[in-house]
Amino acid sequence: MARPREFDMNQALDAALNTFWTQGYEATSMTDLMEATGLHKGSLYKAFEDKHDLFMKSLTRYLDNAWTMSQATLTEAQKPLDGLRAWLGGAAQLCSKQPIQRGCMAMNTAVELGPHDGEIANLLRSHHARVSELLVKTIERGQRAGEIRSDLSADQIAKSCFIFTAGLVSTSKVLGDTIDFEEMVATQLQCITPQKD
Amino acid sequence: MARPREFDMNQALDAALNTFWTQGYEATSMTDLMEATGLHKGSLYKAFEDKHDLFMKSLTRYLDNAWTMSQATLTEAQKPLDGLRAWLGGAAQLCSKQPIQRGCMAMNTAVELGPHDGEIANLLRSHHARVSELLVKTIERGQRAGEIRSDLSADQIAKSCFIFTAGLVSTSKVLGDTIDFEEMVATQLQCITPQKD
DNA sequence: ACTTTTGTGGACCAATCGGTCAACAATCAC
DNA sequence: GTGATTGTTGACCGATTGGTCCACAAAAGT
Repeated sequence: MARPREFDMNQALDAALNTFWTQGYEATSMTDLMEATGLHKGSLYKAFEDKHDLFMKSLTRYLDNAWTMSQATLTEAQKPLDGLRAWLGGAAQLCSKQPIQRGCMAMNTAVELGPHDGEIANLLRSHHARVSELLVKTIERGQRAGEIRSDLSADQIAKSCFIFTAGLVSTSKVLGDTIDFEEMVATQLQCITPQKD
Repeated sequence: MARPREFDMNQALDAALNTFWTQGYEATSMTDLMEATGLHKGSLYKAFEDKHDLFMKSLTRYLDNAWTMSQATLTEAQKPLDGLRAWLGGAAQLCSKQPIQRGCMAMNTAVELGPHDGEIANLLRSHHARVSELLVKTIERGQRAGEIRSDLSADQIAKSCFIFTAGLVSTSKVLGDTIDFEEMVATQLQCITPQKD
């Protein structure tokens, strides 16, 4: 080993991540990434293969973080339905609490690169798989506790919730000011719980 | 007036539209558009201001077509719920019936350009407004007929359905093979109709 | 037939794209 | 200290980007 790198790898990765998140892959140039990270071109290309590799590692970091938070909110709640409510609320916060409407990096990437980039599609698919598993388990617990309706399979409800959040973060990029996302979460919850009347 | 243009305007617009639809705005180059339309650079720039203008006109064409079809399916059905089912089914077809997963051009554009392009965001917002109006009216009729649950407002259910389709077409770009979209439509319908048990 | 007007074809442009490379700097093992 | 190794810097590269321009073609008005 010789000269150690002067910058913090994760810090640079976060800077790149945020740029990709707000601008997308194609719209982000290496110059943008140099400015964001504060690094020069050579350093970037020493640390990462190319732009695509840098994006993959940024996305992986994003997904791992999202996964950790999802697991925490879905697992740590007392009641399953509370966990689910918190999880949906997290998606809603992604839509309204940001200064600029950047949505969710995973969905942004799915829409922009999904059909044309196999590697990235695989990354997103396996993320979806692990989150789905978490959702299904939570919903099954909720069904056993009678908090969640049982005339639909846990799998169906999990997909419904996932698609709901996907729709939320996507529409927020244009309808951010128009839609009350917290209210929409309440609506979704009402749809998957047993009806009163 | 003098020499008439040799190509059909709408035909060229459709070619451009399809290219933008499958590749997105940034990823589509003028060279791509030349190949798709079969026109040379000069002709394109005589007929349209620039790439952005060509995109705007393509998107407008797409939205107008989508609007016409939405109006037809939601209005022409005997029962409101049938119309809604057909409308949701249309979104599902957009996800599975295509050779390549290109989703919905409106949502693709919302995600890619929404936060950074005011003109296009306005186009999408007014489209959403007119479709929403249609949805709300249909759902109100469905509620009066007892086909659709009434413990949620028609506005909430309309938003729920819109967000659902947004989620469908977005997730389809990565999960096209994994998810049964027709089944998801059935699930969504079950969520917005009165529960049996 | 001739002028006017507009469409077509393709050469051409500066700017930017992602990416390379070599000189230099700094730290390790010894 | 010295040599080996690796990070940093910025000049540089060919290719491609969106866009312009002009010679030429073709139809309309007279």
